[in-house]
Amino acid sequence: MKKEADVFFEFLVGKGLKFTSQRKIILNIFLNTEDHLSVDDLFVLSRREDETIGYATVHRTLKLIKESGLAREVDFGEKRKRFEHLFGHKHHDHLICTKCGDAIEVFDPKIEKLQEKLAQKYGFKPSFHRMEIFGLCKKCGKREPHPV
Amino acid sequence: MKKEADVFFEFLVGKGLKFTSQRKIILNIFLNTEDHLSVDDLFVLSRREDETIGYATVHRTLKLIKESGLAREVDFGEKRKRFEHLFGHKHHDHLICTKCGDAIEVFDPKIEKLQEKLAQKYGFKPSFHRMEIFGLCKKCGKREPHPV
DNA sequence: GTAAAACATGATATTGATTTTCAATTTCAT
DNA sequence: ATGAAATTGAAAATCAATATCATGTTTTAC
Repeated sequence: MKKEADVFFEFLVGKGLKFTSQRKIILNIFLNTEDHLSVDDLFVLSRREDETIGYATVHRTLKLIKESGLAREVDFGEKRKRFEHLFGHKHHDHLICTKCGDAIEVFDPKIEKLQEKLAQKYGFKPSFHRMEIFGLCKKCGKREPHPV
Repeated sequence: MKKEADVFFEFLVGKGLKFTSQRKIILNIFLNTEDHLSVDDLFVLSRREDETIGYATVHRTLKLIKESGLAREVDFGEKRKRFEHLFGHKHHDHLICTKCGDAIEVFDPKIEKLQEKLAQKYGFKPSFHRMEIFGLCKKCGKREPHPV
């Protein structure tokens, strides 16, 4: 069992909640998937492992995982929310391909610095931020060199 | 009538659509409000001017305005979408106060440059981006100097 | 060990925003 | 004025997110 599971366990204990078999399955699948999953995605994956898991449980568990600090919500401009787990990932932003939907994780310390400065300039106390660049990824950019 | 209305008119004509009285009212109110409006906000405002305008019409018109390039969708982490008009506004990003909901428009050319570079580094062709910094605005930061 | 209390679960219902449908109306080129 | 095409507002449908609820599990108190 990963140390992430311990973090989640401690979080649950702290709230008087239980680390049930369903929550274990859902957490593990979520942590082992290097992808940006919607509740529905995770529900489908979880069902493969346990035929009886319900959608509501996945939804609730993902919410708890997020509260525990192990995940954050991301928005790629779709209707549905997605989640990404944060273990083994430093803070990062995204390049999102509008063609294939692929999301590349990126980080630029200079940008981060400037964001801090920018906030300061307005007397603003930043707690978190979000930056997404939309466009065509390398592959899709090659495939579509001549926009119609 | 503003030149923005001309842009919208041309857009409509290009699609074989009509610049009706409802669309005029909705467009004008939208352009004259320096705020980030939801469909519902705009619906309420429009009703003040014309008691008979329907929600669906506001929704559809806002969609058209967006398609015409006069507006873009913004997401301040709420449930509902908001829209901001782009005329008289250069490209900008936002500082969003998580306490009072206020959104400050900001722009930093250095960040923009670095975003371009960052994309390049990954062979990514950016078409647009989004950057939001969440935290406490000047006022709210002062009011709450000691987090509990 | 047993009963009560607390928590969890899965199915279903509800919510709230968004989007579509549809019959009636308006627009506009002729 | 006429007819084809577009528009409208009300209502219904959609869809993800969330809440409810009856039933199961644990845990705890005795």
